[in-house]
Amino acid sequence: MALIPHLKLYNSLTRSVEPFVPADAGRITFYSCGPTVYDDAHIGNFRSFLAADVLKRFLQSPLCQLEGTGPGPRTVVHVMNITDVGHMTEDDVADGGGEDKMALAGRRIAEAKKSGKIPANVQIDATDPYAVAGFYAQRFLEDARQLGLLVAIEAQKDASLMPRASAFVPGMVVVIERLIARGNAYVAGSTGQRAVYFSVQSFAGYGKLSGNTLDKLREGEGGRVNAADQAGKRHPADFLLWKEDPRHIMKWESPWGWGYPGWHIECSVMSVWRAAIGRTDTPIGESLPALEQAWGALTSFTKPGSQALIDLHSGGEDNAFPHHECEIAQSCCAFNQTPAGGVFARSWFHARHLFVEGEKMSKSRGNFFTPRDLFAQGHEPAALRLELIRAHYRTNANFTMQGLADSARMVERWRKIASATTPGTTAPKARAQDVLTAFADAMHDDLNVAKAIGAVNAWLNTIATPSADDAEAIRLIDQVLGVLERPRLASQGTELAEYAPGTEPHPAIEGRLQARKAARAAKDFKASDTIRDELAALGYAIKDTPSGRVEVSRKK
RNA sequence: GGCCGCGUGCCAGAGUGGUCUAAUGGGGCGGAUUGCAAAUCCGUUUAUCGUCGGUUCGAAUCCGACCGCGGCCUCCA
Repeated sequence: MALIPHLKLYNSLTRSVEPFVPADAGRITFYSCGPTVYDDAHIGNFRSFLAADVLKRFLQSPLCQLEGTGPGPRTVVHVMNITDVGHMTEDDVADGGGEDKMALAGRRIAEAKKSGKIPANVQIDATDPYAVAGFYAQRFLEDARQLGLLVAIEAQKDASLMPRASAFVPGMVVVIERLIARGNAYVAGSTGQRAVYFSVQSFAGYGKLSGNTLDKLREGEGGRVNAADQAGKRHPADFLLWKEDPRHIMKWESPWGWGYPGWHIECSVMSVWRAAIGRTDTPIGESLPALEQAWGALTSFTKPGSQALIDLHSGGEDNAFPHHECEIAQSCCAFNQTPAGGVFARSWFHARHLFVEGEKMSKSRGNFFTPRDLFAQGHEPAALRLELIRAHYRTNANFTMQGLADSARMVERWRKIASATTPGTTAPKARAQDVLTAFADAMHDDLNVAKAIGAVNAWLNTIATPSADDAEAIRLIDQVLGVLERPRLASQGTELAEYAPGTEPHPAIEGRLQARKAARAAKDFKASDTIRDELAALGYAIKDTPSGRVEVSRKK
């Protein structure tokens, strides 16, 4: 195996795998485009969040080496936004208007309560967009923590790591004003229906990330661009920074009247505020006044030349255009001394989309899973995490129930090693060192998690009795993979049986188990097997244990 | 129409010029164990790498054409 001495990552900006070299290896700045909280995040969303999480973990691991610097320690300032501003919903009015997504989500919540999908005791005002966003944001954080998303766990202590767009609108206004002052944005329309647009022609680098340079963008193709909305623009690709709309469900005050921000600007503001400028002493909480200092910093912060503002920026592959392209334009024009040639982030990290059972995931196909659905069925968070990270982040991985089961078994196997306490000897120490090297080599190679896992399993096959050294090695590995540290779902026990997650004690089951116990005691195996078949028909699998109690789980 | 990516066994998924006669996990098969199962453990099995052509001493790996799938160009992880 070729020795790869430092981390190389695929950079979407340059379309090549290159050494990852942060501006300051002691403090790496990383921004991830987070969820829009108008619905529960699905496993596809989590796959890309988790890919970013593995990257963050590896950067912080002692196993990771970066070109030109020592082994660490390194801190990764990882920021992930929560988009709780509704924005538009209709395709044909992509720059504004349409039904607010939060309003739509509110209606959906009302329907879900009616149909019993959401417990009726959940107190939530479906007509209040902030309440709706808060509801889904909370659920997102729960799922994220279950899956070991470090940024969500860290945000419990420092909420500024997961800023919410709705709290940053004044900051966005500051940045939009800056863009207007620097000649990169302009106000169109008359009072009452003003709009502020970013002028794509004012930024020479537009199109560098996606390849969609201005000469290649098609104008108004397919009748999707609303002529009225286009009228005020200087160039068809100019995008919205602010839309005046005093009647919109979510609105804020601005120099351009009451309205709402465009959907690209929040990421420029929050990433620079938290990662590039650094934290303020006031973690963001509920109170807006505490943030005023930060708005001040946004007014004056300037990066020399065309230097990158942050080290890393991640998102799903669909984010590359237009979202990230627009972020680059806005951020460089607002904060770089010389915007032309600016790239915003040194390296752009995009995860490809997840497929489900070989098909594109979509609600209409009914193959749309959320982590909480799967947890409710008894699937362990550790298994789901492993299943979502085990394929290379730049392939269209295929999520299958079979794969999830595979992952669950792998987790169990690894757990045995991790819990070993037998004292180590020279041999295990060398053996453990070998796997750490192989694991690190694979991870250095553009986060080849599949290969890294292969190395771990091959190593496992050589272990007859795991030692404490082996346990230590797998713990170090798991700091990167984040699988074994996941808490297990709770099972419920009765006198007769242990009910696995996803099942619960029920008189009908208990009765059958009691009858089966009696039959077995009488050595009437025919009767006991019949009962097992009955339970199987009901969807339960049972397993006898040495203690005499029966493990009940969902039939696979 | 433009730009971009992918196509490896029954499944998932590594491998991007030479022990690849293709890693690893699952499945299958055989055995241990079990009243029987399940789980676990041990052993074993399965691919010539979408198709065709080219480059090379040598290709899954590079080049070309074709077929198939997908992404972006429009909200979307």
